Amino acid sequence: MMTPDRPLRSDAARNHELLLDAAEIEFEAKGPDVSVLDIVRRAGVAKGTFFRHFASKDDLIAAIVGKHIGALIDVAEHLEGAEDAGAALLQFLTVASAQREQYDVSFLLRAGESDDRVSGVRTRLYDSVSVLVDNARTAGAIRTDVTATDVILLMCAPNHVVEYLPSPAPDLWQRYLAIIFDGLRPAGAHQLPVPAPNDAL
Amino acid sequence: MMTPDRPLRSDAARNHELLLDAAEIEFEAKGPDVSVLDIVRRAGVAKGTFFRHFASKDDLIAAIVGKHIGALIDVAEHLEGAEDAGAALLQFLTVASAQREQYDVSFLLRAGESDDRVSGVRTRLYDSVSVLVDNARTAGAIRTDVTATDVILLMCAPNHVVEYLPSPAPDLWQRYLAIIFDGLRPAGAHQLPVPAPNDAL
DNA sequence: TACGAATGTGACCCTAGGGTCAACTTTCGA
DNA sequence: TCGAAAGTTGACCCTAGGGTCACATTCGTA
Repeated sequence: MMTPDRPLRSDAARNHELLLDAAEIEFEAKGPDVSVLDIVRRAGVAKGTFFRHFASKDDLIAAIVGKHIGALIDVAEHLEGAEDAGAALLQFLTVASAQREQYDVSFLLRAGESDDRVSGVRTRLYDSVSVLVDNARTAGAIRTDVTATDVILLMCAPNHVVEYLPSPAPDLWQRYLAIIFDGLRPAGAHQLPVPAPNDAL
Repeated sequence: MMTPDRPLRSDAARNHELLLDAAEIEFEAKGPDVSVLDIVRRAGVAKGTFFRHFASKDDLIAAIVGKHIGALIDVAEHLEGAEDAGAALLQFLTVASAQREQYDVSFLLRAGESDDRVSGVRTRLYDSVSVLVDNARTAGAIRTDVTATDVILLMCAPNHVVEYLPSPAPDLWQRYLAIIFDGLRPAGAHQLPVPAPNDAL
């Protein structure tokens, strides 16, 4: 990442983009455990170049995660004023799942404390989802006992469960999102046995 | 594992148990990525001993997973004749989550093809869950469009989402199981957008 | 164009972790 | 009791992968 005091040299700026793009593709294809070597090969640069641009592999991940979550926050903020609050929340969850980067959330929640960029973004996401959840609750679109933390945690389940299949249909996550979202609805909701976790996201 | 043609020598039998027990504890504590060294240290034996008892680390995992899934199958088969089919399915899912070994399922589904022990167990689990699901559907306890594969996939979500939290309450998974199970109920169910995957478990 | 600073390069280092093996020790039956 | 088969041991091998660094290259400017 690095916030350059002076602008990057032209070749450096290009390589930075190449690395980011390559990393995104590789992560998508092989999950968060791709090797730096794979990324570097795809980008067409040498390993040393990678570490000139990113302090570590985790630093790269933080950069990408920050970008994705940032995009997600934009979506959420856009939806804050929607007329149909229930549809807005579902829309948000759909976009989140469609991004397909379920490791985002895991990284967001794990590595958050140690990385300033990520922890700031995390707070913003939480705040924005809170608004969507509150709106949906007020509108009677979801049960009253569900919190933003619940939603953020459940957000990644559709993509995750699908990964258990050897070759899942690319839109299968929609099926499980639909089921889980039905579970969030007030109709026929049963008492939840355990209180929500602290919002200590 | 090895199916001993002749019975194990007494010390070998003891070490086998020690390894299995140690592995179970280590997996529980550190997830499926514990090193063989950690397991071996806890068991109090040398590394070489490990590999006399198990052909590979995956072999050990297969042994443990087989054991867990076997126990789960027993539970499922016990519940097949229950009067309240809906409660029986919920009960099954509760036991599955309480086992807390969500990697079981992932291993079961991934490594299944390459391991005879696991693939046999996998089929039995699928069959038994099918019965529970069919019973529950017939009883009107779950929506009609949900399959055994759906249930098996969703089975591990409660434990998984909870893992995103730095220190989740030990019973928090019950909250998410309740939400997801409500999503499986027929009351207020919305049309699912994508067909179920092939039952090619 | 020429020079210094910024950047790129890839050989190299280090560690972790799975797996092997020849020598040593224990078990157990005759 | 004793010897062979079964089991144990830990030093060793190998690979993958993250990260470093001295040197080569390129950019941008005077």
